[in-house]
Amino acid sequence: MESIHLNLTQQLAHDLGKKIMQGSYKVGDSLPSEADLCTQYGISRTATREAVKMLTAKGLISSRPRQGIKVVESKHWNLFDVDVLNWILLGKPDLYLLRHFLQLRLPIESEAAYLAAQYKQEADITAIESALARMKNATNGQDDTHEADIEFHQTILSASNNPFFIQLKNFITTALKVNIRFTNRMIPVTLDEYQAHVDIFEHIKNGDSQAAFDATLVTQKATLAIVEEQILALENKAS
Amino acid sequence: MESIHLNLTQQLAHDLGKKIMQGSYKVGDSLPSEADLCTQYGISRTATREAVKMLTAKGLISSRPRQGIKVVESKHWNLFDVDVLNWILLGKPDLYLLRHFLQLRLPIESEAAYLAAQYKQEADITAIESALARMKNATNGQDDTHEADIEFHQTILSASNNPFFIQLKNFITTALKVNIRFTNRMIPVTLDEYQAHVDIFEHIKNGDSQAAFDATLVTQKATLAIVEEQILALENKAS
DNA sequence: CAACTTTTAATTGTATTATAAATAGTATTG
DNA sequence: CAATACTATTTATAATACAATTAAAAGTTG
Repeated sequence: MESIHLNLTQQLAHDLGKKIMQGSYKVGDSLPSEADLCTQYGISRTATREAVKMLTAKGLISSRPRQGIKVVESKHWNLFDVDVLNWILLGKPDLYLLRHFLQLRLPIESEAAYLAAQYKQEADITAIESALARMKNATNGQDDTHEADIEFHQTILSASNNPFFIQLKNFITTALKVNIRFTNRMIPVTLDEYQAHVDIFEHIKNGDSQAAFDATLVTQKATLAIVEEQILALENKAS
Repeated sequence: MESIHLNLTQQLAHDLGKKIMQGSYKVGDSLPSEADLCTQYGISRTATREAVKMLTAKGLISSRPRQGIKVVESKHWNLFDVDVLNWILLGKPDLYLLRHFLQLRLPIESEAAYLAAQYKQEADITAIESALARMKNATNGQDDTHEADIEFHQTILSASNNPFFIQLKNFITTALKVNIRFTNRMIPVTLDEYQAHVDIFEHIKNGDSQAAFDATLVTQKATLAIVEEQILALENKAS
């Protein structure tokens, strides 16, 4: 899917970004100096500095004379950046992160469904229907369940006709991947779960925005409740 | 407020980012080549390339050999990046953009209030109360209404105890500024509007998450409705 | 002519070296 | 001790050279 050629600058940015998200460099930590990064990675200062600038642009680090390169407070991280999200995925996402993802998915996806039903443009409806078809095929093993599910959620965001919701496709996709990693059970494998998705689609197609909103909300709340339970179980076991 | 020293790289990145958001360079357009940017701005290629990398990291442009530097499709723009949001503000935000902002503010701020009420940590409650106090002073002209209002919304996001909501403070702040720009009327200047904010605070303080959610939702829906009306009026006048 | 291949040239990618600027820490001074 | 000056470290900027990529032009072939 990826396997695109990355130049040296991007390779270094990717490697450092990943390490920051993995906690190899923690908030407040100093990264190696430019000179050290050059020797460690065997690349020029040009490439090194450009990588540093890219991570700075994504809000992960700061770089100042004499002070060096440091990981900044996480509140400055651009958590909705597609690269940062992918690096998060390469880290060790835990149940608490999954909860944070779900807490935001809940209102966003519900409102996106609401807007999708409000606009209900033909191209968008077709796209959602196509994703649904893939999901149905997946129940017979003829397609990839996870991929189809992700596409379904993405098409609804696209149908919101709002650039901010559309930009959040990266966020939702990563959230779904974290969810998948913790349990395959929250994904529509059964016909029941498939039907819940069909219902949302029907509401959107019918232009019933409130019903589309409610149907999405119910599904999301159920998913969140399961995770809350898992967290509780985990914390009880720990004490 | 700002007036911090910007180095050459940051100055160029800022200038180009601003121009892209202003539409001086449109999607698909080529920016001047590195060499041209160097001469135009009278800076070295080092600084120029670093600025290009920063804008690339924010998803605004792509830069490839022979092809040059081009503005990429807006769906790739990191609309939740604090710099991008500020550049949007320097552009010419219209009513449609304001609607897009409000459509996302609505579910996010409602859910943030819900979570704030759920966690209701003392420090967060105090912070919200402090913002409220500023708003009250503002009704007497003893403080800045807009600043106080922005602080109120920010403290609720902080109180969600969710890093994703917290990162959205930039987004909400920009949304509020766009709102302010279009009309001073949607901001709590009257005691009635101030009271609506107090109500939300009380619900959060009491841990009544559903009430906090509903109270926020009602306010947001009212604001959105006003903008929808303005858009309708505008479109009717145009036809 | 049409399809394919090669060449060319424009542009970014990387490396190297040198110097300037900022600043944390240290030393000095009154 | 407080204020100041010095020093050394690190990033910021510049300049130059060459490599790699690739769109477009030129050439080749059937």
